[in-house]
Order: sequence, then structure tokens, then C-alpha cells
Amino acid sequence: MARIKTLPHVTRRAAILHEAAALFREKGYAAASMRELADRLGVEAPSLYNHIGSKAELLREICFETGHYFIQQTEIIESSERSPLDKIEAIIRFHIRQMLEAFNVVYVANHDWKQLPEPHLNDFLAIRRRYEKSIIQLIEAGIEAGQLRPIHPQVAALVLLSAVRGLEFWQRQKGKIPTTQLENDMVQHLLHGMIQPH
Amino acid sequence: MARIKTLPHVTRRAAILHEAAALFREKGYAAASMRELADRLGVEAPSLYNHIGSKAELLREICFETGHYFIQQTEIIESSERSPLDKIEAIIRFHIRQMLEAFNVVYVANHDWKQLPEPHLNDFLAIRRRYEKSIIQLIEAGIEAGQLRPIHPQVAALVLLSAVRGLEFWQRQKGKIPTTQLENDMVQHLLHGMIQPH
DNA sequence: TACAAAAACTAATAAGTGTTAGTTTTGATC
DNA sequence: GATCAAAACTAACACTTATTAGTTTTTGTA
Repeated sequence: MARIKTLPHVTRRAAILHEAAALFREKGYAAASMRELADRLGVEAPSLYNHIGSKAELLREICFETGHYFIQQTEIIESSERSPLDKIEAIIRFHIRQMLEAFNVVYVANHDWKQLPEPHLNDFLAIRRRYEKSIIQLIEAGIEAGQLRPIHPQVAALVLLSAVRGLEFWQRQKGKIPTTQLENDMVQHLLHGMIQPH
Repeated sequence: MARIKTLPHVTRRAAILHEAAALFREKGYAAASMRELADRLGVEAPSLYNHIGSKAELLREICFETGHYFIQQTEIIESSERSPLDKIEAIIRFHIRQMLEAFNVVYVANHDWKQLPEPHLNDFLAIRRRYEKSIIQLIEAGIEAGQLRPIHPQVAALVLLSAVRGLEFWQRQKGKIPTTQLENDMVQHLLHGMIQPH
């Protein structure tokens, strides 16, 4: 009858959420069972329900906490006094760091949002559309300011967001390249391309 | 007792695989049930087993058929007589077209390979690693030939592959932009970046 | 029209799912 | 050491899952 271990000032609920993010990331939300989650916390499955409402609640919390944080941080960047290009670069860098530092939750939010029950699914999609729209507007501003080539903003936004999201495959080689270099290389590629100018 | 409808010269097995790819793409492999798959084919679940071996077999076939096709096509491009840069561009274009034309299967292979039972999981990962490696080598060749800036090949490969994979989010706006323009814009961005030269 | 193969059906199984109810143990505070 | 809430436990439920067995229907061919 061991208790769920937590550090001081960390609620058991938070510990469950933390482990859930790791498990969902490894197996996928639908394929992960509450029994396995409990097992990894050294506890029986029903014990979890002293701290959480349901399995779906875990997913919901992971998705929305992540989504809101992304919205919040990009709004800070957007409202700063910098050129559109500088803002885009800042967002890319923020995105990359999140992908490396908050890997599990970002991965789950990106992968398993489809399993959200309504009306949360719709809410989540609204957040994501809003996020994408703000990036698109930033690109449009950059084009108008003459900083960016007149590319299709939606396509460019897709390339940016997808490329950084692809860092979910980076985990295995994490450490092979220093984080700052990885960040610089990606920014360089996404902004200047890979072709040698002449 | 309606039969599974197929076009002439299309086996029922192929029809099941086709619908399975669509269902798995919509719901995710783990969250999709054989009963629902059967339902969409106008049939009871056990009837499927006259044509297939198991649910896992469906996933396996989707993943490996897709994987092998990608390997095969890139090998054709690689062994052609063109510059490294031209080959990279050709691979990007192939990738984009596949993403749009074989959406369901590519999506499922990208998303649900984790659910493959061993030893197939390992086999699939081997295929993917081999694929990535060939792209990395192409980038290295492009750098050596002076066509590409001396960027980190692994990072560049990640950007390329992730960006095109991101087209899975393009489906909703499919049709808004002609396919060829989408292709050109993405290639332009990935090769030349988005910054206005001066 | 009869026959045989193909492909559907119904019924059932064993295993696994999230979750609830009720009970016991733990651990901090007096 | 007694008390009481927090948090664990066991047992069980109601469902859903993929799949098998055995049977009936359908379909194409002779």
C-alpha cells in the first residue's frame, strides 16, 4: 500500500498528470490503460480516482494546458516591439525549446487531441486555428514590410509549424548536438533555406 | 446479407484495406474497432475474417506497403543522373504528392506505426532509419558539391521530412491552392527560405 | 436446376476496459 | 497513543474488444 511519491509541494494529482503524459506519449492515449498508469505510479488503478475524475480528464488537461501556454507565449512575442521577421524567429525558437523541454505534453497534445470528447475537441481545434492564424498574419506583415518574399502565408506557416513539430523525432539523438546549435540551424534553414547563394 | 461492394478486379480484401486506412486515419488505429470497420463496409464484423487475418495485419500491410513504396521511389531518384540538389528537390516533390494522393495510408503509417507488434515494429523502424539515412547522405553530397550551405545534415533532413509530413493538416484547405503551386511554394521555402534577399 | 465455393450470418468466448462502492490502512496532528 | 482525513486497497460491474466456431445464404458455373 505504498503511496504515490511526490516531491514536496507537488500534489499527487500533478504526479499522475506527469506520468500520464509520459505514458500517453509512449503508447498513445487510446492504447494506454489506467491500470498501466497506476502500475507505473506503484499503485492500483482505482486509487487514481481519489485524485482525478477520469482518463479523459487527463488528456483534456494535457492538451489545454499546452495549448494555452503556446497561445500565451506567442501573444507576448506578438505584442512586443520588434519587426515581423524577428517575431517569427522568436516564435520558432520558443517552439523548438518547448519541443525539447516539455516533450511529453507537447507530443501528446499534438498526437491525441483527436481523442478529446466533444465539446472539448471543438474548443481545442479553435485554439489551434487561432494559433495558426496569428502566425499567418505575422508572415503577411513580414511580406508587407518587405522582409519576406511574397510566398503563400498559409504554406509558409505550415512549413514552419510542421518543421519544429518534427523535433518529436529528435529525442533519440538528443545530446548529440547542443540545443543552441540545433535551434540556430533550424532557424537558419527555415528562414534562409539550404541552398548556397552565389 | 449484403456483400462488400467492390469494383471489378478489386478484391474484397483490398476494399477492406482501403476502408481500414480511412477509418484508422480518422480515429487512430487503437481507437478504431473492427465492428465499425465492418459497419462502414455494410457487413458484420466476423465476416471480415473471411478476407483478412487480423486487425494487426491491416495495420502491418498499410505501414509496410507505404514504407516500401517510399524506399523504392527514392532509390529510383537516387540512382538517376542528376545533381544532389535536383535529387533532393525530386524527393520533396514526390513526398508532397504522396501526402496528397495517398493521404490515408501515409497518415496511418506516420501515426500508428507505434502500435505494430514486434518484430514488425523493429522492421518498420529499420526501414525508416534507412530512408532518413539516404536523405542525409544526399544532403551531405549536396554540401560537398558546393550546392548546399554547410548545414547540419541531420537537422536539414528533419526539417525537410517534417515539413512535408505536415501536409496532413492541409486536407481541409485542399483545393484552395492548386497542387502544383503548393508544391512549388513548399520547395521554394525549403530550399531558398522565406527571407527576401537584398 | 443442381452443385460447390465464397462470403455472409449468429452466437459465443475470453480478455481487457474505465470506473464505482465499500473497506482498510496510512500518516499527520492533538 | 487516539483521532480523523487522505489515500490506499479489494471486489465487482457493465461494456467493449478482437476473434472463433458453426451455420446459412448467396453467387457463379455446369
